[in-house]
Amino acid sequence: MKKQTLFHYDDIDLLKPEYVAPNGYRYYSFQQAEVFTVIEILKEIGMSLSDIKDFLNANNLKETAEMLTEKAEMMQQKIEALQRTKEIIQNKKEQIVNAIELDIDSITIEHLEREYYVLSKNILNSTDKEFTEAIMSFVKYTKEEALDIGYPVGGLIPKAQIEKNDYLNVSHLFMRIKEKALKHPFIRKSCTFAVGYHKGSYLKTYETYEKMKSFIEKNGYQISGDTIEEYVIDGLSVKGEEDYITKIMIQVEEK
Amino acid sequence: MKKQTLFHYDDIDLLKPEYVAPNGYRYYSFQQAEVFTVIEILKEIGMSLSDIKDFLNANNLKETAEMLTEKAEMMQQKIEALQRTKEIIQNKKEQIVNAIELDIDSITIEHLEREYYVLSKNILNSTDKEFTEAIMSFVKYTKEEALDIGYPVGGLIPKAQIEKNDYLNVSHLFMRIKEKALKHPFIRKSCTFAVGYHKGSYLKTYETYEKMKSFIEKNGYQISGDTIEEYVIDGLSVKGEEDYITKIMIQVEEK
DNA sequence: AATAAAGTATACGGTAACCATATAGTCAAG
DNA sequence: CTTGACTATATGGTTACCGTATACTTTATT
Repeated sequence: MKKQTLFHYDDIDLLKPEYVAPNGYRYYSFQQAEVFTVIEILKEIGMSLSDIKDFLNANNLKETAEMLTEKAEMMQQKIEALQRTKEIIQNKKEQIVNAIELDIDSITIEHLEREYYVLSKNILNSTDKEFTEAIMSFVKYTKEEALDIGYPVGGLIPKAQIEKNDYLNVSHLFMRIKEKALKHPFIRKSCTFAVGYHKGSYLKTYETYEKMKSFIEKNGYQISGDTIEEYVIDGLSVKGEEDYITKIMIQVEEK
Repeated sequence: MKKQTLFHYDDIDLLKPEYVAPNGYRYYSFQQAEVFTVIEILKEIGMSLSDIKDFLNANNLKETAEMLTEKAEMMQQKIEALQRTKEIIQNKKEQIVNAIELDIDSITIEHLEREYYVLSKNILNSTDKEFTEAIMSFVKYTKEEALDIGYPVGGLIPKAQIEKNDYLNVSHLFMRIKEKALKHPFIRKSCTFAVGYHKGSYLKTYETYEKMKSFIEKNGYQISGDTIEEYVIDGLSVKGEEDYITKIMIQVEEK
């Protein structure tokens, strides 16, 4: 502990020295060390000093015991929240690590296993206002249901839009989730995709789409379903838009 | 989130709106919601806003990934610390609950099971200065080794002192601990005690000792070992010294 | 078109829980 | 009697905002 901290607690009458000598020197007792420990604990769980003061001044044991029970429950919640947050951090890290090892210019045909998603409202052809509204309610929903565990987020683009070169017209935002997180998740069935990566602003994904389309054609495939865009690297991990990475997965089948 | 918070982040260049309209209105993007989430997470684990700024400005993915790993480890430690703290709180609560149901005036002969303790240095007949020094190193030691799990603390008084009516001359301070917490704990063997409770200042324990001694005599017992005083209720749980409760356990045997 | 209601902005002062620093008094050792 | 290591108070600073006042914009309602 810092001397200053004790001065401060003395000032605000939270913990006063058991004895102050005539020369002004402060003396604290053995029992006060325990009180100090408890103050630190209560601070740790976010109580203000003035609340702690009230707590220490509680005037009957029953009340004190009840408050402690309540605090223990709060702490349990905090532990669980921290645990979740840790997982988010670890998953975000995984995404970044994967991105490091990526060959940005590769385009491949891959068979991807089933995945689970939570989707936003349909925002196809929506106005700015509708779009904003949809994002806000989507973010709110994922927060409330604690669905965000750091898995990728992205957008769904309908087959028709891709065919019309309307690459920015997302129909749904999504967040990948754990299988059991939702009763009725959106399930992306296991199937075949052309997988490519776009580096740079979202506004220029058409460049990568053009390349991928001719790759698909050249290899005897055709587009057979919606496209999934995952925002692998965005403003969170890098500063400039020029370093953003979007993973593009176009559902295909053999001609 | 609060509007003010975003203003603040704008001020300190932590998170600026993606677009500011000519009328000064701020507009944020979908991706910025994610950045905001991460800021909240990093704040949660105690990073300052300026550190978070550095973190978000990290200029390569590897560095970012390493920092995230480090944060996840920090969080794990925090989780474990909170878990321990929760147990302390729960144990302290248990002590208080037990105290509520106590018959303060009862004196009984009880067979107590084996318990484990950590002891301070010997402070028998010590000066104030030695006493203070001993307490400080004891508290420091229990903190460092994380021995404090909210179990009772107290003092040991040698048989000889009790017989000489020298009730305040404690030979060791102790803290009760879990069996496996220490390699070589002080073990109080299972044996018979006269158990009583003293309410009020420590300075007046002699009153209760006198009562207990005559009780022991009257019931055909004699003092056979050291005495254990546990500070069941002290400044932590009640305001005034007059409500302090000390549990006194005098080791006895049948005459 | 005028007005009201609801939103936005800046600006400035305040808050909690200290920390840093300056200045000065106290005390034990040599 | 001095020195070094302590103690004290006082004052200003810090972080991450919050509250409130005042004013401008936009939207809704009359």
